[in-house]
Amino acid sequence: MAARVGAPAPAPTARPGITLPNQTLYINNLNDKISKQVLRSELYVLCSQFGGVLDVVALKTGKMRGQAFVVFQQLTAASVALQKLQGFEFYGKPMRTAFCRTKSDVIAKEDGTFVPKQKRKTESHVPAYKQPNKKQMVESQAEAQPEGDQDMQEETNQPINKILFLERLPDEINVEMLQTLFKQFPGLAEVRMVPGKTGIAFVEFESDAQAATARDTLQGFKLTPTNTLRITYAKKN
DNA sequence: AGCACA
Repeated sequence: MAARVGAPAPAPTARPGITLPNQTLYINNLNDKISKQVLRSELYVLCSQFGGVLDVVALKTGKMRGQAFVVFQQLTAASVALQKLQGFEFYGKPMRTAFCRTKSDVIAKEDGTFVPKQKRKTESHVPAYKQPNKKQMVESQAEAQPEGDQDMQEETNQPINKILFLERLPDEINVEMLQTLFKQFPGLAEVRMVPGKTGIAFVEFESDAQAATARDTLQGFKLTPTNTLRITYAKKN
């Protein structure tokens, strides 16, 4: 019963005001005098410099005006765009960028988690972006129980560690991109790549729990159509 | 301020 002076224990995940990385960028404070068509195409070209854009959704109806959703093909692109476009002067107003709270339909349709209209609001309290994607689950389970390969098992059964081991990275990726990607999670300490070794990297957090959050969110993420991120805990020395 | 997609 010791007095707790204004220090509410924060839940490790999903704190209010903090949105986890999402492939879709949420933009607001947009000039609502711009037509939907112009807004869509202008945002499309503006955002394409950071990577492939799958869709731009802009509604002018009611509470949705002045906002837009830009769906990126890759999370890294959304991440970079979020930072580079923060406060960007667009038709006379600085845009505000954030990660979208939910998964876009285009993405959900792609990974098989799409739920048609009605059931949405009623069903789950867990936002779509936090729900595991079926393909990814199948994949990681297949990897967690490899048929007969003991080396694999040793690798995946590492105890929790504040250092993450990343595999299947695209060749084009670099430390900056990984920092951008992981900086969104609290507690990032360092990103290391290994000279001469492509496809892998180490990402260190300040605590095991912080590393675990990042791992859970980004596990199985499609960095490119052919690079599905794989994250395990690094071996302890 | 406001987190949609039919």
